[in-house]
Amino acid sequence: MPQAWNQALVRIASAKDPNALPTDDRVLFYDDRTITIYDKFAKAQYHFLVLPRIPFKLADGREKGNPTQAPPALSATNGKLTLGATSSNVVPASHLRNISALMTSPYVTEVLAAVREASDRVLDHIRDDMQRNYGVTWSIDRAFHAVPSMEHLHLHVASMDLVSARLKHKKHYLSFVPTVDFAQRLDDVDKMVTAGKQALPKSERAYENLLNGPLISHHTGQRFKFFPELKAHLESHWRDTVLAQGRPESHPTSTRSKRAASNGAGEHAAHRRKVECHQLESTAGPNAAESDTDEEPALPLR
DNA sequence: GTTCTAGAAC
DNA sequence: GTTCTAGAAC
Repeated sequence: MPQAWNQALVRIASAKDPNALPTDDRVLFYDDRTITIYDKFAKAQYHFLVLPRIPFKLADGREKGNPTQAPPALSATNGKLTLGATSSNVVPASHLRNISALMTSPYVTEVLAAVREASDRVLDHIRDDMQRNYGVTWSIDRAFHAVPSMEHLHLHVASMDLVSARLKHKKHYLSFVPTVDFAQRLDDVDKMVTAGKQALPKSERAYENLLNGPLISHHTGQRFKFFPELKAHLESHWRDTVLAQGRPESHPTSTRSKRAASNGAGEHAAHRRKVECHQLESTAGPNAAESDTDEEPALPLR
């Protein structure tokens, strides 16, 4: 079975019972239409993947008579899409291969809404954990890779420290930073879909070429000649600018939560940290304004 | 996608 | 010496 590696997410998304998946797959949580897993090769301190499940069931009544979107006669845009759901109320798996396929699907809005809803929970989970373990929260992005390697649609939900031993190559960094167009952020994809776009604006080739671009810090705009230098910068930035805002005793390498649970002494510190965190986000560098837009109100979905 | 390896380039 | 690039993986 050659090339089994790129089918791993198809296997996970197809699980009838997510609890029965191998423990190696690390499910965070799931609902009727999505499964969220830990990224096996996390490129940041927090890195999850939200997958639409196979089969992806449409809401009751969606397949007939719902006037918000015309039912598909046949969606033959690329020859790979199967016939529309005329006899079953599920989204064909071919529509869920990647973000480009999904954008041509008549079910794009419904799938994106389910993925967004699950990813909202992931954001809550991450922020809770950040607060508990570090006493501070920092930027998290939600994005699809424009040209993914793994088959089956997966939304990356990752903290933008990008500090991880698994971040080993330049292209890893460039595929996640909000300042490079390779990462197609959920809010932007929603806007494109709302505007009626059925494809990403650039060619596959153009997106791949972005991964050969210069190494520029999304924190400071500083340019680096070698990847190891950028990696050192990411690590020191996270330690000095983010973790320094949290409680010192809550660093995960030290015994944590002992003092935090003891009394209310942390309340002042918590207030201070929140203020400083906002300052941090607004002064984090020239690209800060673009690096944390997950908080804007969701587009009307349905 | 990852690991491993070899040789080029710096 | 370190980093980058490219190819193989049964």
